[in-house]
Amino acid sequence: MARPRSDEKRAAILEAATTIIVERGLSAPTASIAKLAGVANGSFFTYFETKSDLFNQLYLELKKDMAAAIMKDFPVNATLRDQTRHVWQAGTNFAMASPHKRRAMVQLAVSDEITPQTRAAAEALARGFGQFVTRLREHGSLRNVPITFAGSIMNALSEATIEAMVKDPDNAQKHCETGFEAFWRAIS
Amino acid sequence: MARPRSDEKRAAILEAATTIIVERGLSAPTASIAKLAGVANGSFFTYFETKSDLFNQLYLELKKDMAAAIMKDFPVNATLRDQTRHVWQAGTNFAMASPHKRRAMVQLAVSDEITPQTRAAAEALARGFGQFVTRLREHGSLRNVPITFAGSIMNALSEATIEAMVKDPDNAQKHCETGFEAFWRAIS
Amino acid sequence: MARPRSDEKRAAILEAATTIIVERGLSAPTASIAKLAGVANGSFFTYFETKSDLFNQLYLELKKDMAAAIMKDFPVNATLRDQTRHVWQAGTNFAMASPHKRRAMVQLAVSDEITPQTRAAAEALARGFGQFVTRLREHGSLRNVPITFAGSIMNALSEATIEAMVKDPDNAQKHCETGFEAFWRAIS
Amino acid sequence: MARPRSDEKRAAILEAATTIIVERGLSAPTASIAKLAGVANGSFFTYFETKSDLFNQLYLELKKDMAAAIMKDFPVNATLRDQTRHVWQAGTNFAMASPHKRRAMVQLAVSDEITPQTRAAAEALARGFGQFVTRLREHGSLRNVPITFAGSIMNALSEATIEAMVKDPDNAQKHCETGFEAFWRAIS
DNA sequence: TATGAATGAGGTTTCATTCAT
DNA sequence: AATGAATGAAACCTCATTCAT
Repeated sequence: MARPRSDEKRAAILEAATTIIVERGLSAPTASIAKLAGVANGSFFTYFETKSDLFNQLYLELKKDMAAAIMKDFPVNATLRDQTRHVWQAGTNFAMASPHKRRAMVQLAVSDEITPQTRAAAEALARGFGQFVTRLREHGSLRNVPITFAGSIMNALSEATIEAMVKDPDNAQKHCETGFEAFWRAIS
Repeated sequence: MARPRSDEKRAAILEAATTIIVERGLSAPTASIAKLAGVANGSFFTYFETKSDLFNQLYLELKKDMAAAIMKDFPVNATLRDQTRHVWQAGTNFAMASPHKRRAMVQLAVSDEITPQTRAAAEALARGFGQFVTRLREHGSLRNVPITFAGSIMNALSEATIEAMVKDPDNAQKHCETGFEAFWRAIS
Repeated sequence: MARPRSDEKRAAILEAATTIIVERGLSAPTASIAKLAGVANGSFFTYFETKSDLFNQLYLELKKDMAAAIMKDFPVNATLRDQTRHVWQAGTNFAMASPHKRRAMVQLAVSDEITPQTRAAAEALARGFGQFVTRLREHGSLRNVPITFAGSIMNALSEATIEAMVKDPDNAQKHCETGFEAFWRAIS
Repeated sequence: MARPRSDEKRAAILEAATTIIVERGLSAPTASIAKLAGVANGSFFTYFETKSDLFNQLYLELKKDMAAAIMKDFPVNATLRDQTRHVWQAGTNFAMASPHKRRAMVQLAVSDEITPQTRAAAEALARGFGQFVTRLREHGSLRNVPITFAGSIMNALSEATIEAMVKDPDNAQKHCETGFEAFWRAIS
C-alpha cells in the first residue's frame, strides 16, 4: 500500500556502481555511488544490504547481460566453427559496446568480494548454451582437458583480443578476426 | 628520508606484503604488513613513502623475479620453438614454485594502484630477451599484429595454463604441455 | 495527527515497547518495536509523535498500572501497619507478576528521556492514596523528613526486596515479609 | 623507544567520560568524550578498544574510587555500629563530593553495557572490607537472608539518603543521620 | 489511516601518515 | 634509524522521522 520499491532506482544504483567501479575502484565510497545514482545515501541500503551485496548482485547482472548478448541470434544449426565464431564476435562486440561493464566485471572477478555462490551462479549461466559447450569440449585438443581449462583459454584469449581492440579501435574488426583464428587454432 | 640502512628490512616488508596481499587483499592495513615483516608500524614509511609506493615497487620486483627465472639458462642458440618452449616452461615453473608471488602480481596488475610508469618499466623487462622477442614477432600469425597483442596472448594462455596446473597439480606437467601446444598453434 | 482510531494498536505498541526495552534497551530502534507490535514502521509515529514521547507515555502508563494494582482492595479502615502491609504486598506482587513492566520502569526512570513533567505526573499518582500517605508521614521517624525521602526509602527497600524475590523465587514470600519488617522498623 | 602511552591521557578520557555520561547519557558520541578530554578522535581507541570497553573500565574505576574512600580511616577496632556508621558516612561523603562520579556509576550500573565479569569484579571489591561484611551479616535480621539482599538494602537506603542530601544540601548532615538510623533499625 | 520506501544526519571505528621520544 | 602513540579524515551503516501511495 506504500510506495513500492522502484526497479528503476535499483537499476540506477547498479549502473552508477559500474561507472564508479571503473573510475574509482571497488574502494569508492557507497556515498559516491548513491550520489551518481541520484538517490539518498541511505537508500543504497534499501536496495542492497551491504556494499558487498551490491558487488555480488552487480557481478551476476553483468554476467547475465553478456550471456544474453551472446545468446542473441545464436545460430543453432550452424557448424561448430560458425557457432564459435558467433560467440567470439558477440562477446567482443559486447565488450566494445559496453567497455564499462567489461572493466567492472574484471575488477569484480579478481576481487575477494565475490562469493563462491555468486561465482557458481555465474558459471551456471553457461548452461544456457546447451549443446554448444558440449560439442566444443569434444572438439580437438580440448578433448582431454578439464572444462574449466577450455573456458579459461577462451576467456583469456578473448580478453587479450578485446584489449587489443580497445587499444586500437580502428583495426578492431581485424584484431577480432586474428584473435578468433588464433583461438580456433589453439583448440584444434 | 636518508637512504635506510637495512636492505633486509626492505625485503622483509616486500615479502610480507606479498603474503598479506594474497591473503587479505590490497586493502589490508599497512600495519598488518609491518607486523608480519617484524618491523614497527611507522618503519614501513621509512622504506616506502606511501602504501601505493610499496605496491609499485613490489610489482616491479615481482616482475623482475619472474623475468630472471625465465632468463636463467635461456638456450640462446636453440630453435625458436625450443626457446619458446623454455620460456613457457620456466614461466609456469616459477608460478608453481611461488604461487604467492604470482597471485600478488595478478592482484596488483588489475588494481589501479600501479602507475603507467611502473607498467612501462615492467614491459621494458622483456627487452632482456633481446632477439627472442623480435624473432617471435616475425613468426607466423603474429607478424601483422601489435607486439602487445602477442604478449597478451602468451600471457593469457599461460595464465589459463597455470590456473589449470594449480587446480590439478597431479597433472601439472601434462597441462603445461597442452598449454604450450595450444599456444604454439595459436601463434603459428 | 487526528485522534487515531485504534486503541488496540496503541496498546500493542506500548506492550511491545515494554518487552523491547527490557530485552534490548532504550536504544533499540523504533522499527523493532513496531515490528513486534505488528504494525508498520511508520505507524509508530501515528500513535506517538517521537520516540521520547512513547517513553514518557509508557512510563506513566506503567506507573498507573502499578498504582492501580496497589489501590485494588485497599483496606481503607485498617491500621496504618496493615495498610502499609497491603501496599507492600500488592507492590511486590505486581512486580513479580509483571517482571517486564517493572524492569522497563526502572530503565525508563534512570534514563534522561523522562521529562520533569512526566515525573511530576507519576508522583501525583500517590495522591490517589489520600489519607494513607498523610498518616504514614506523621508516623515515627518520617515525621521530620521531606515526603520524597519517605517515598524513596520505601521505594528503595521494596526494590531491594523485589530483587531478592526475583532472584530466589522459591522463598519469595519470605523475602517479602523480611523486607516489610525491615521497612517498618526503618520508619518507626 | 617511542612515545609511551600516557596515563594522564587515559585518566583524562575517563574523567571526560564521567562528565559526558552525566550530562548527555551513555549514547553520547565518543567524539564528544575525546574532545572534552583534549585528545584526537582516534586516540580514544588507543586507550580503549571500544566504547563498551571504556564503560566497563570506567565503572570499575569508579567503584574502586568509592571503595578506597570508604576504606580510608576505617576504624578496625570499633563496634559494629560505629564501623557501619563510618561506612555510611564515608559513602555519602563520597557521593556528595563527587556527584558526577556517583551519577555516572548509576547510569552505568543499570545499562546493559556492563558485563557480568565487570560486575563480578566490582562486587569483589567488597572483600577489601574483610571481617566487617561478615560481622554485619551475622547481625540482627540479616542473619537469615542472602548476602546480596543485605547489600541491596544498604545500597538502596543510602541511595535514597544521598538523593535527599543532594536535593536539600543545607540539611545534608541531618539526612545522613536520619538515613543511617533508619538503616540501622532496618537491619536490627 | 496504514504502509514502507526515502531521507540524510550522525555514530563508531579504521587506518595512512606524522611526529615525539 | 626505529618505535609506536597521535592524528583526523573518511567509511559503512543505522535509524528517527517524513512522505508518497
